[in-house]
Amino acid sequence: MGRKKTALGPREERPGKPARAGQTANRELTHDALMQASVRIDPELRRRSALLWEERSRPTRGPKPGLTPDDVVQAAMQIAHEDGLAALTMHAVAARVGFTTMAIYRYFPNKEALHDAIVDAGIGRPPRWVGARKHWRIEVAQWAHAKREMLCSRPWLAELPFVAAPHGPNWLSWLEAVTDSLSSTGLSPADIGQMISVVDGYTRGASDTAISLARARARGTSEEEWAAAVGADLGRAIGDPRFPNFAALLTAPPEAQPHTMMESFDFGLQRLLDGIELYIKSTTARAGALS
Amino acid sequence: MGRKKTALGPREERPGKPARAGQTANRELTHDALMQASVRIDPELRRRSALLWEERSRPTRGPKPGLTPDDVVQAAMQIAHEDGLAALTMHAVAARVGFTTMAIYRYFPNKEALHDAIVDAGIGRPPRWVGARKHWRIEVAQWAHAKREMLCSRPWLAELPFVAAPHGPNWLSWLEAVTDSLSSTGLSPADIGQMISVVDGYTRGASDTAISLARARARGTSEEEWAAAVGADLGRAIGDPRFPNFAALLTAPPEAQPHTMMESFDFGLQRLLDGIELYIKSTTARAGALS
DNA sequence: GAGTATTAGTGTATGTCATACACTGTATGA
DNA sequence: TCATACAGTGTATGACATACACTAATACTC
Repeated sequence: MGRKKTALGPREERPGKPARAGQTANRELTHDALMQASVRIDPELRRRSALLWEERSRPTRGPKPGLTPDDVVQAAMQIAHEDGLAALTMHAVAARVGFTTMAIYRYFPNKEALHDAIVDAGIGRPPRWVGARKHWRIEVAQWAHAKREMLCSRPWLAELPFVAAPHGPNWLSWLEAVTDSLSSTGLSPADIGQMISVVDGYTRGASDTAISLARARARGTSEEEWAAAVGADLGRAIGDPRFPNFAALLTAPPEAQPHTMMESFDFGLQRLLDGIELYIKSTTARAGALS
Repeated sequence: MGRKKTALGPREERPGKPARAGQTANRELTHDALMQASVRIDPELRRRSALLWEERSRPTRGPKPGLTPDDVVQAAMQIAHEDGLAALTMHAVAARVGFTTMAIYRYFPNKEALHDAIVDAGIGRPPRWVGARKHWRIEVAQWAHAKREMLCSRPWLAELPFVAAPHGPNWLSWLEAVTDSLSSTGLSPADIGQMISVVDGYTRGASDTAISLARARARGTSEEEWAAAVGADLGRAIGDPRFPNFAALLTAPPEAQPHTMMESFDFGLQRLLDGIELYIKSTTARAGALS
């Protein structure tokens, strides 16, 4: 069947602006083309990215630094983890590493740069495949679960605009891992790129509720209390004439035992993988017929 | 086939804590049970929720207020829209409505409450169905596109932790709309609940890149510049031995014309809907066989 | 119709931040 | 030996959120 033409949303994408930017990377990206293109990048963004990617050259002159940038990052992450993102002040970081506030600015030019650094550090590396490689579907599912757990275990990550931040090596390492798994599907590179963003998109979005719970838990709120708060808001639908269908959903007698959030996540993931599998079959079948 | 047992991520959900909170709402939620449960909700959260839901009683004594809460919300949204969330200070809001900073506190007890309010106001209502109702799949796709466009047109929304905020009437109105569309599938209420969170999760997560672009555009960055910055980061994979597969993906010759971001979103959405459709068919087929 | 409680908006003060700038002391290459 | 460039410090500033006390307006009560 290939790609379906399908109904669009009520409002169309702004005309005149071909919003294909997300695919630029898939277009004709050689390193040279990149370097040429990057001439026009905002120097501020270049600098932020460089801080994540480029090895800092230790100057020969002057006193030796008492810290490494990573020391600062670790301290910052611990604060975010233990006391929440709001507690992450330059002073708190400095206090934790035993220096004055301004010393931190020797390692990061401003707080935003520190944020960038803890985002990439917080993302970390995806788990390595152990033992023999498995079917792409198993591997992709494992990847999605691992990413979700990463996000839940570092709920402060999602509070930062981490999608908009410069993408560091750890971010890329996650992309590398799924790409590797999806390479065995036989899909075209363009299709693999699509599948990556589909699975990644689902993973990020479908983790939000769990992240919200994790955040509440980190603040000391019990799971019951969190659920009660969320349930109380949703429950306002009950008896409200504006939300008849949703109210009916809430008041329907429970049929089976409820699922854990992880099970719910996996349920949706399996639907998505079913759909992807279907696409792969139809695509490769057509490719086979043509050859 | 029903729900598949599937491989889990490398780390298990924390044991001893049955993380089924997300389903609480599906369990046995009557209004009474809710009220009873909500006794234990953090009063702060209760208050935030009440501000979104409960009509404010106009006191009889004292001077008449020069504004409505909605005036303040509109002003705040305009600032966020025009100058970004960082420019949204209590002083800026006050200046826009022509009062002093502290006057705003007569309408919202603190900035967080104002955030809650602009989140729900920014979410707005889903588009109403026009004309005859369509197949659930068409309607759900339209809903997802509409939600994505809503998020992209208000990119500051995603900068706020809007999933964790109290859910106001507009939030519920979106849930009501999908619930309505999914009701025609014949799925059980529990399954409909699952499907809602699946589609919603995908929609939110898969919109992130487009939201990031929209945010950049709102800051005056051109689309080309934004794409160049993102591309430059991703392009760092090229030639880096840590990212062989992803680099290969980037450097593969482009086969077809690139897609718009909206097309990419829709492509993934269709895969997801394929998977959901498959599930519906298998479920209803089994139900038919049993009856 | 006078008095009083209650509330809207103001002015000022405070504490928290990020961060600029000038300064001190140190290690190294010339 | 010394000049240079850098690490960390101390102080100052300006942006914010917000507490508190004050003024003025409004409507219920007697």
